[in-house]
Amino acid sequence: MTTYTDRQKEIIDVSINIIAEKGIQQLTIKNISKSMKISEPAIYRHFDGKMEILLAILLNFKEYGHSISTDVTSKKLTTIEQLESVIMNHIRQFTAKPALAAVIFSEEIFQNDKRLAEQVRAIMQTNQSMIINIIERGQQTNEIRNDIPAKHLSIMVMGALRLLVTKWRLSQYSFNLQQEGAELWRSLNLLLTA
Amino acid sequence: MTTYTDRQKEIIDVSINIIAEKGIQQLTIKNISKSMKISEPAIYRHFDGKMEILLAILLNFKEYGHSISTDVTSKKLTTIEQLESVIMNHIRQFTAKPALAAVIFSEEIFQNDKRLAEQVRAIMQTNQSMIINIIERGQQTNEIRNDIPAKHLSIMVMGALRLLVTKWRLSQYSFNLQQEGAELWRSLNLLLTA
Amino acid sequence: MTTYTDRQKEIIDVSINIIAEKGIQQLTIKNISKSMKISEPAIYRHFDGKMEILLAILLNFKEYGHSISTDVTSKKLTTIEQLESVIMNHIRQFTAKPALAAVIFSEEIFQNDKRLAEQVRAIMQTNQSMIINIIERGQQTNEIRNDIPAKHLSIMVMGALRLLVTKWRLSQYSFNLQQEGAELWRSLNLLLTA
Amino acid sequence: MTTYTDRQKEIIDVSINIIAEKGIQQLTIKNISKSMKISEPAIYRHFDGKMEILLAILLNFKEYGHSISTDVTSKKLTTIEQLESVIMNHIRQFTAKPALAAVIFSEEIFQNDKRLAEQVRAIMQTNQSMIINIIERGQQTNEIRNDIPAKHLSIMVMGALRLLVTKWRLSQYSFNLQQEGAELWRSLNLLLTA
DNA sequence: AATGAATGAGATTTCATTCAT
DNA sequence: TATGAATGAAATCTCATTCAT
Repeated sequence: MTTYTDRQKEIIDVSINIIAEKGIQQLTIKNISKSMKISEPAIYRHFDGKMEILLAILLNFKEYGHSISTDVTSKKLTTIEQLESVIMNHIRQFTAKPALAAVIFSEEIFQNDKRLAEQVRAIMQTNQSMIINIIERGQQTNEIRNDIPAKHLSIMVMGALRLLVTKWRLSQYSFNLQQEGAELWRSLNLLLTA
Repeated sequence: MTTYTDRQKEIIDVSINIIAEKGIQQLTIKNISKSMKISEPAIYRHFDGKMEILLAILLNFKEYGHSISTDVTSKKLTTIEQLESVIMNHIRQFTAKPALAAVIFSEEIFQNDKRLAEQVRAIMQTNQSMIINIIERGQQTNEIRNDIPAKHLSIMVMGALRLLVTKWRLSQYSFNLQQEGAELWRSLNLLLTA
Repeated sequence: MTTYTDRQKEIIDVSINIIAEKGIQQLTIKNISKSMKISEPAIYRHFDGKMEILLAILLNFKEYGHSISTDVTSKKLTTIEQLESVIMNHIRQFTAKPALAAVIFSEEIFQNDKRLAEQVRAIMQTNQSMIINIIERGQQTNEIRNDIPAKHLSIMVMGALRLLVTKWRLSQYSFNLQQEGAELWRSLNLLLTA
Repeated sequence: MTTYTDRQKEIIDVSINIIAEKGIQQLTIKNISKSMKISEPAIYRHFDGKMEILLAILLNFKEYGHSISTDVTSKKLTTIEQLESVIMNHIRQFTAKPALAAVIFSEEIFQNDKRLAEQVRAIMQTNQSMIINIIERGQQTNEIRNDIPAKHLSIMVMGALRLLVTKWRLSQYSFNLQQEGAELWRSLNLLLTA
């Protein structure tokens, strides 16, 4: 479990915001330092280089996903409730910090570099495993329909969530994600339990 | 309907390939010209600048999406068959030209610039309208279940497709997209008609 | 006496206009050809290169100055009338074709190149000689005051004219040059004959 | 009152020299940096871009003109002595730093850009106002002849000075400006007081 | 921990010019 | 006489990074 200094956390945060607002191409050391009102060389006190910052952003997401996962499965909930919790947790996070949405579902951003791409793949894998796991348990207890493989159901659930968030972002956050998310979940619920 | 010269088409094609293989950041005039074995200034004979190339890539997608759409709706098919056709057409295209997949679902790439972002939004809107339209007609004829809004069903269908393709790409095309796509469609079919 | 084809004259004319409107830095082969609605290589049919065009512009001025000179001295006029004629002729020309004013008094434009700079110097020398010559004859006939060297009087007359035209141009031709020129000449006349 | 760092002053100085020696077209970032024996990007530490350098050159002239003006009018001098002082001051400056002459009277150089052109116009306006002001006071005290408008006298004085300096420069500084300037002033003096 | 100054590499773009047709 | 395509050279500017302080 990597821990970061306050300054490092600040850099990660500022970087996510820059990516969200202006795109990856504008994530430059100059822009980071300008946002933080410090000089450019100062950044190198805290990270060895730009790549390390990007890696830190990804590790940040990894641990955040992990925390949601353990949080959910520790409680005594039905599998449907667990799914709902995971999805609505995510949506709450995005609403609170839209910048997150711009980065977390934009794997393309990190395809530049082997190490980053591998991290991205790992994170996605982890998230999907968690969802599949919940769904499979639901299918065992007949809470969730059995006629469709858990893998496909997870693709639909995650895919729908991702697309909703992407549309929200591309629309420049012009609709109420929390509300639309809740409605989408209701529909997903219907599908899963039919 | 914009038409392009052969050289322009070549530039668009090469650019899509570069984005797919090395990411947007490597889409430089130098890399394009290197791929085409011409000099950098030569590119400017054919496009006014990099922005115009990116716009051309997007317009390319727009017309390609449009052609699939008109193609499908002109034939006498059930709405389910129409959906299947749209989805499997897309998947066939991606299989034939994986570079396409890397760009077409990566809206983030174009968020850099106002004009590009607007194009992306428009394309997405068009595609979604087409899907919703088919689903709504299916609901009217009771081919497709009525208890879930067409909008949500379209998000699930498109979202699932997008996510499958993204995973395929992140896995470096390590599975058979055509086959997995067909299986996913079978599951989607079950959901829609239940 | 160099003669130019119609196409060459057109190129010279268009070039003078470009310099006047957008400055020397915008006098590019591309801009010339765009103004003439022909292709860039077509220019090279008519001139060996950009330098030759600039030289032609200067030679144009040379002959134009020469023609004014011979025109004036051939007529039977007092020296004061000759000076007036020269000055008002110039001013009429500038009013008719403001672009001329932007180039003819802007020697700096041509300092780039040895050959051009030499031409500029020669033209200036010729013009000054003509004025000095008229003034000296006026001093011999006591039409023009004798207490000041002809050289200095010529500098004042030409200097004042140049400055007036420069101000007219910098003001974006916002005053009536013809009228202000006539008034200035009246004052010059007073000074010369006092 | 803008103040510049030493490095900025150095850049301004070097730039004026380049313009004087090789013309505006050779005022490139590369040439500036070469003259200063630093790298090209280093220039951008000190100025945001080439335009800012050109603006700084102009502001430099503005304040320099202002300083001459206040310097002169503060002393107890007749108006003729004031004019002499202004003119000879300018000439001394040019003799000491010929590069200045190449830029200060070459408004054409800056016509490229709106902002620069406006600065040039303002500077010229200021200088002329100062001269007219002195002359008008001279006319009120009958030191300077009253039969010619101050505006015209100022055009003659400034025009003559400008033309002399221009000739000096075009002749590659081949005559003694200080001496010829003093002689020209004597003639101007005669004209003004006649 | 932070900064001012600097740099090598490289990006986009413009320019004058050439060549095959 | 004209053009479409191309190019070497060079201009402006950005970027990640280093170093002395």
